[in-house]
Amino acid sequence: MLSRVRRARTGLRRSCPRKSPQRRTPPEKEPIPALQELKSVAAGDPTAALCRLLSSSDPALHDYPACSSLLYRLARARLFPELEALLLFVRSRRIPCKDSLFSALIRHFSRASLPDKALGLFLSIPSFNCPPGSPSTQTFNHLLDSLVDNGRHDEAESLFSRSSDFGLRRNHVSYNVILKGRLQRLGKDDGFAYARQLFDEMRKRGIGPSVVSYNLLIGFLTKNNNLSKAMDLKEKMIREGTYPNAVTYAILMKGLCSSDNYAAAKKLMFDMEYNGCKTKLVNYGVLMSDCRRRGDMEEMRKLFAEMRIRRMKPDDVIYSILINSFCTNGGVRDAYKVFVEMQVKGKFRPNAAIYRMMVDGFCKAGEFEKGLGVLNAMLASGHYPRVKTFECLISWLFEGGRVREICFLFEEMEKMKKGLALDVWHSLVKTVCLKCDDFADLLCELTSMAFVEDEENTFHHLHPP
DNA sequence: GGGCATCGAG
Repeated sequence: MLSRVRRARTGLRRSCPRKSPQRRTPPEKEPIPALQELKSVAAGDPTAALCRLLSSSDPALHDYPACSSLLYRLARARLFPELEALLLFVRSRRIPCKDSLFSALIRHFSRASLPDKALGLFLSIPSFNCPPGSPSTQTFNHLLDSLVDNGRHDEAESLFSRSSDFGLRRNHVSYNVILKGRLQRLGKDDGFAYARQLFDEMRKRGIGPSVVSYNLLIGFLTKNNNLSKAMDLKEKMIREGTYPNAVTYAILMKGLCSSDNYAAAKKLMFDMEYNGCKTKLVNYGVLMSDCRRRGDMEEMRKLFAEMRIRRMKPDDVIYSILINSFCTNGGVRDAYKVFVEMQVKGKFRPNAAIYRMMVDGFCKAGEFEKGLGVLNAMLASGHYPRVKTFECLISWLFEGGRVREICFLFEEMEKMKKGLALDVWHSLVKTVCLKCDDFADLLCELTSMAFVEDEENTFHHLHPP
């Protein structure tokens, strides 16, 4: 009986043997050399690829696959003037575009804190050669979200109320974005009242609050120290016909952890399974983050082992929590093991934050040689450390008289348009003065390059040796 | 023959 209830709640069906559908192999497509070449150029130098595309007369480059792939590439590289130039080209040539391209570009503008560009692009969609029905509600929602995330609440609400002007019907996601924006600005009581009012409106329109709507409100309550009300709401949402999911439980578990009740959070993770909701990585992530906060590495290891037993494959966030925990709790070598496992076993490429944790972890532990090794990998993958990290490693290399590596790091700092702080230079000079004549030669070598002081009181290295 | 696929969470 219980298993039937659980299946009904989770929407799972009893597994039954099914014939696997006959898979047809897609027909072989002729490779398009011009497109392949453009993509390989774009991988190294997106601007050069743009020049090639604009100056070419090859019709293969003046088509959606070539233009969209380059638009995505330019967006990722945050080369927005170049991206806009290509958009003008696409529009003037009436190249057919998909609506999803605009969604993605709006998102890129938003992440780069360019909400005006996002809005401008959305409004210009009808002037492109798009399929009927563009822009879609999904693209509209991306725009609403980009405005809310950039603090442009009034514009988001104004657009939301004028959705019909664009021939669009708002859906539950549109409502949730607006709810998220309002809850960011309202206090305890007003936020709750507003949400109830919005939920009623959603029901009247036949949309109904979704699990995300409830999660937003539950999260709002836990952040406002109203954990018991949040727990009550979880029960109420079930009565109102919406079942909590792993995120709902994660939000509540985080609330319990924040009020120093780790044991209750862990118990809730077991209870959710009993209630028919499958535990996900996010639930383990909440517990592991709390272990990191409390420095409880033993429990952290237990949780990680338990995940393994349950055959849950860690994702990049879980790896990041582990690496961070080991680095901040004096286990940099364990952190490095996880860092390697993440790449070899997990097939994840470390992001800038993970590289920074690792390099800084090694520097903090005095293992500069290893820190330098990770730094090299970091720079090779196009990520940069903090200036303080450069300073720390340069000071250490200075002690060892490793001029070539110091110069390499200076060149990398130059790319970031950064320089050493004045106090770091002072300490380097002091080191030289305390050492023998060889070090004085080293100082001459390094300072033979021209430096200029800027308003931030840092020296910019003007001429790389 | 194009990609990142809306909103909540670690």
